[in-house]
Amino acid sequence: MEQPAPPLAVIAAALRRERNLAGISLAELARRAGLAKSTLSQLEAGAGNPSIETLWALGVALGVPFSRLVEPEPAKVRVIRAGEGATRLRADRADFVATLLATGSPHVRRDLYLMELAPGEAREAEPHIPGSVEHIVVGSGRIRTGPVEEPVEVGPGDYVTFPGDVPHRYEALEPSWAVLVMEHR
Amino acid sequence: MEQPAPPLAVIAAALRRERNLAGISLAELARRAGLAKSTLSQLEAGAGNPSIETLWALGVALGVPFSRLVEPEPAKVRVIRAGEGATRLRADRADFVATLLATGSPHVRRDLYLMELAPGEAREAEPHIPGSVEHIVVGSGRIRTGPVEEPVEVGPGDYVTFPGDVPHRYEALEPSWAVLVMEHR
DNA sequence: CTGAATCGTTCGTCAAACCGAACAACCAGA
DNA sequence: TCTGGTTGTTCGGTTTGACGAACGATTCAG
Repeated sequence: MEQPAPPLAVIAAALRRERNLAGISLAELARRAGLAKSTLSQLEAGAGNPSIETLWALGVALGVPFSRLVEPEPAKVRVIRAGEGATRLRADRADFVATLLATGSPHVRRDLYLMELAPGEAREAEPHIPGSVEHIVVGSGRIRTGPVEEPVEVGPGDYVTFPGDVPHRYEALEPSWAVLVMEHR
Repeated sequence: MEQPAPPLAVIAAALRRERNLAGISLAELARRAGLAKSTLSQLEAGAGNPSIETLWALGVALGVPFSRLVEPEPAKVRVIRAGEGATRLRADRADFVATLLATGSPHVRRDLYLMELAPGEAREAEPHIPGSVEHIVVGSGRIRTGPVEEPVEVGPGDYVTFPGDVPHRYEALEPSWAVLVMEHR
């Protein structure tokens, strides 16, 4: 579940796509990126294994983030009504319910949760994989959350972010729900 | 505001960082990635301009998404109280306020907004850069949003996602606020 | 029908990325 | 103190990516 795509063809396709979308010619792009036309031609043909600097120059010239050139395609439209969660992630404790709303494209791990908490004992969360970051926006209620050694109390509309790779907690002081963006790196 | 970082040094640092974090030796990583130790050594030394296939193999061997090897560092802790927005993005129309909560690291395009809307005329939004996706979770109130040709009405706790690269709109039916995750790819 | 612009392709040359081996430094155990 | 096993480094040789020029194909101006 990591990088399933063989990069050569993907890059070739991405280059053509982005260039056509920018509405410039191969020669023009090569000029802007400071490359030889031949190089770019072969790249778009799928032949070739460009160096980082080369591909980087193309990204800059195209005005797109680098990773855009090594990733495939996007998504569509979807609605999930309150309480309709598809994948409900229920903790061992019944006063905590998180609903998975959206997952990022394979290589961009960004999971969006709708989290419902009932007041009661604090829920301790195991550290996630190193580099994780959590973002929380409270919808309603009051929540004490954050790293165990540095909890914060937040209310409706408040936003808090903290590392997810250390022990942290969620404690509802009253019936609450919040939006949780989990950044997995 | 695109790719400010010269990739060579960044990649070198990223490689060391991820390898140490994985707790494996240079030789071992080289073996798993099917590379020569010398190649990897020079890469981590900052000398060298790896080919895509080379860097890709390293990403796979390390078990990290590719883009992770061409990006810098993460964040820490932060709280923004309701109404305290640092960067407030006020539209030409006064009934729409969006507060930027968090930006991803430079190349991880994931912007988190807190959006406040007053009822009134619908706000038409220009299409963003191709591939954008918007995720919205309503905090309170009622909002009609989505692509102009396919709007949806959502309430507290509801979630909706739609492409951001087509004309779309936000219309508050009553005083509302929502969490908006803007995916830029 | 030319001449001069583009467009994108193919070819030969050179620099450099990658390889393999040999290297010093370190550690564990006999 | 010798081994045998690591660690990561530096050194020639070969493969190959990037360059520049020359190419046929278009399109437009004259």
